[in-house]
Parts: sequence; C-alpha cells; structure tokens
Amino acid sequence: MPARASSRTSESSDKVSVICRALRRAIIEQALEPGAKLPEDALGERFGVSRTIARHALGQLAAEGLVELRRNRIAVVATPSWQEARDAFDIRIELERLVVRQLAGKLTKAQIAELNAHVDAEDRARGGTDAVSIRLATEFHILLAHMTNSPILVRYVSEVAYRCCLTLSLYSRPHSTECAINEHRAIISALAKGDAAKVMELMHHHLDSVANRALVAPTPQRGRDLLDILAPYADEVTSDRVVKLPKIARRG
Amino acid sequence: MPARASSRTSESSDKVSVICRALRRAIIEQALEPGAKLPEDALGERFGVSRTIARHALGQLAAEGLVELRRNRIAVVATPSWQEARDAFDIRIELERLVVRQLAGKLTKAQIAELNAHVDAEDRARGGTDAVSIRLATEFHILLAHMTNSPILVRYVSEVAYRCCLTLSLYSRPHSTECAINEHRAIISALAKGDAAKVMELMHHHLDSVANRALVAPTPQRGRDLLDILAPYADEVTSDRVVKLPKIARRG
DNA sequence: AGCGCTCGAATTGCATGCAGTTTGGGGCCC
DNA sequence: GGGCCCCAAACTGCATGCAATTCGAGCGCT
Repeated sequence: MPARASSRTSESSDKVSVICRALRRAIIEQALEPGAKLPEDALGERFGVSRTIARHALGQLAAEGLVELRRNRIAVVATPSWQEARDAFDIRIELERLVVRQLAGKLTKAQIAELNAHVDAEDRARGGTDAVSIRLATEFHILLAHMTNSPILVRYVSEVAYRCCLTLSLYSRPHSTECAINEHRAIISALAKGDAAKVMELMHHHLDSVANRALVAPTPQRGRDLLDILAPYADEVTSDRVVKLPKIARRG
Repeated sequence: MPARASSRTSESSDKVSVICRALRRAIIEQALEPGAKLPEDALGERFGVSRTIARHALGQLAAEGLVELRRNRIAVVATPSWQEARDAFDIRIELERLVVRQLAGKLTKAQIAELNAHVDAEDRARGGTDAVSIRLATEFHILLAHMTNSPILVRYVSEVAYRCCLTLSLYSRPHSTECAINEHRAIISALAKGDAAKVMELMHHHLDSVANRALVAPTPQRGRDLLDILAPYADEVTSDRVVKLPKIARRG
C-alpha cells in the first residue's frame, strides 16, 4: 500500500491561517528574529485585517511554540533556551525515525522522484542565503512526514522542525549545508531500498549531527539571556510576588 | 541531576485557558462525546464570557486535535478515524519511550512517592466510572512527562495522550483497568532501579497493549462514518468541485 | 551625569454589532 | 405519503469600541 488518502490538515484558507503561514515563514527565514515584537495592530494593518484576526493567529503560533505570549504584553518571536532546543531535537529524532520507519520500502516511484527533486532544489539554493537553505532543508523533512499520510505525524514533525529552525538561527554558526544535502540523498536511497533499520539509523545520525553542529555548547548565555539565567533562581516565588529585575537586558 | 527548574508552560490563567481546560476535561471524561456540537454562543454563555473568548478557546482545542473546526460550521468534538487513532498511539509510544529513557534512574525519592501516590489514587478509583479511571490513567503518563521538565515533551505527550483518551471512548469496550495499574507500578519500579532499556520496553508494551485492547479491529465503520468511508474516493476532486453527498449521515 | 518617577501614548483584554452562511422545518407539489 | 424548496432562525466571520494595563520618554532630584 503506497499511500492513504490525503487529508485536510486543518489550516484551511481563512485569514487566520494565511497570517499564520506568513509569520511562520518569516520566522524560520529569520526575517523576524527571536525576540522581535509582534504587536496586534501592526500585524493587522500589514495583512489588512482587524486585530481580532491577528490576535487569533498569534494564539495559534504560540500554541506551536514559535511565538511567546504573555498577558498584557506584546507578543514576541520565541527565544528558546539552549535546553529547550536540545529537547526539541531529541523529540524530533524520535518522530522522524518513526517517519522513515513507516516509509521504508513503501514509497512510490513518483514520491521518490518528488524527494529527489526537492533535494535538487536544495542543491541549487546553495548559492543563496543561509536562511533559504535552512528552510528548504526543513521542508525536506516535512515533505517526508507528509508521505506517511498521518496528519498527526505531519503536524508534530512540522512543529518541532520549525522550532529547531528557530533555534538554529539563534545558536548556530555559518552552517555548512553540503553534508546535510548528501545525507538527505542517502536517506532517500535507503528508503527506496526499503532498509528500515538502515534509514532509521541514517536519520538519527543526520539529525544528531545537525543538532551537534548547531548547539555547540551550553553557550555561556550570549546576549539577551540575563533574564533566563536568573529565571530558575526566581522560580520559587509565587506568581504574584514578582521580582522586579533592574533594567539590564536591552530589548529588541 | 534530579530536575531542571519548573517552567511556565503557556496556559496561564486568562479566560481562554480556563475554558480550554474545562472543555478538555469534559471531553476526555466523555461528558462531551465525539461529534457533540460546541456553538460559540452556548459556550460563552455557560462560562460567562463573550463569543470572542469561546471562539479563541475552540481554536486552541482544534490545534490540539480535540475539536474539529470547519468554516462557517458549528465546532464539534473531534471524531478521530480508526487510522488516526492508531497513528496517535504509534507516536505516543515513541514519545513516552523517550520520557522514560530520560527519567530512568534520575527520579528523586519524592518524585517516586508522587508517582506511587497517583497509582494509589487510580486504584481507589477502580470502583468509580470508567471515564474517571481513564482520565487518571492518562494523567499518570502526563505526570511522568512533567518530571522530564521538558515543556515541549510535556505538551506533546499531553496532547497525544488526550487524543488517545478520545479514541478510547470511541472504539474501546468496557476497559479493564486492572492490568494497566499493575503495568504502571512495574514502570515506576523499573524507573527507580534505573534500568532504561527495561523501562522503555515496559512502556512500549504497556501502550501497545492498551492500544490493541482498544483498537480491536479496523472496525467496520460503526455509526456515523459513512462520510469517512467515502472521503478517500472523493479525494481527487479539486477543492472547488465539491461533491454534494446525498443526505445520508444523521448528525449528532 | 545618573537614577527614579510620572504621565501620556501605545497596546492588550474583552464585549458587542453587523453581515454573510448554514441549518432545519414547514409548506407545496408530485 | 414522500421528496423538494424556500425562508426564518441560528450561527459563524470579522471589525470596531471601550476599559485596563504596560511602555517609555521626559522631568526633577540627587
């Protein structure tokens, strides 16, 4: 059985979804950096909708972990901690091993062609900006997930992949896409051969090496992170006894 | 290292979150059955808020997969297909294996006591309704996830566990909680011993057996599912050429 | 100059109103 | 009697308005 029927994965075509998609893309391409402010008015005006819609979109993005929402405060692009980034990658590894396990030996010729075409596109994009390369690499993984025809799996892989994208932009240095592309090709060929164990191992190694290249060290908190450093220590105060930190961290 | 600092997992205390929690619970306790209608007005009135808020809550729940939202139509409690249920369990197995792998040998005495206390509560609830038993069993798994202190993992495990809860209520028969409780105890003791491989195996078997007990067969589509049966066949039409099905399926 | 304080502008939280769509029931025709 | 159509009621999609809160620039004090 090559595939189940394709299924509507919510996210239809109402205005909220459109804005979500636009923002998601802007975030993973780093047009919007982590910490960037997202006022409802501004979004609404930019996309030609009311605050209500913009607000709703921010809610969805927050549920996906791409945006941070604090009561009465301007929404900002999420700034995952190093630990959260590591957690995301750990989850991603398990999910994507599941993806390729389900897919091994089950792909049609057309699907394999589609995957190869995508990697070709990645190849062509090597001259372009890092952001586009990263986006394409991420979309390769999402394309794989789609081929399982499991809407739930698609959703989780997409979400966690986007989150990883986000952390890459935070903690990663230059980023060599070369080997990633080769690894993608290796995965495709192992999938075609139908060697489930092999392809799971390849995927595991692929993601692990991406993670390790990116999340180099428990990074001595570069930049804005003073608040994060202090957060654990302030964590025992009850939520109403909020510690008013002195103004240290500059804001985006 | 027993634990990282506890972290705010969104879902603070605004009205939207309150409604989400209430509905979530109502759904997993089957007070609201799959297919039940959720009109914005009614929710708003019941919870003393405006439609805006109710609507937003429904949006969140839809993102979690507990509610189905179709444009211009009343929201309904999700009715996962058998295949979706199976997919959810597959994902859940991988995620929870990750949970116990991270937890094995890392739990404090206090945490083990907390787990045991929870299972005791499950035990005491055996006389009560099925719905409560199922909820408690689910909450055991979520409690485990919390102990990893990985907010992302907590979120995914919670979501997928709730989804499984929902499918249990759809496809499962009487449900014997006995063995589940014993399996929970076995997992706790293996966690305490720190045998990661063993506990992963236990968790895998536990969830697999719950799934198999529940999702007995590719169920010959009992009840409402005529539309689902036909869906794949209608799937090649483009979205504007919608096939108008004759009025067959009665609605909730 | 540096620090804190205050107050207007910016922004969010939420309710309400209006327009467009869906729903379902009653009447009409066969 | 059964099927079809039409229409009012129900409901959603979305914008706007108002109150409450936060933000941040400027002012005065040290």
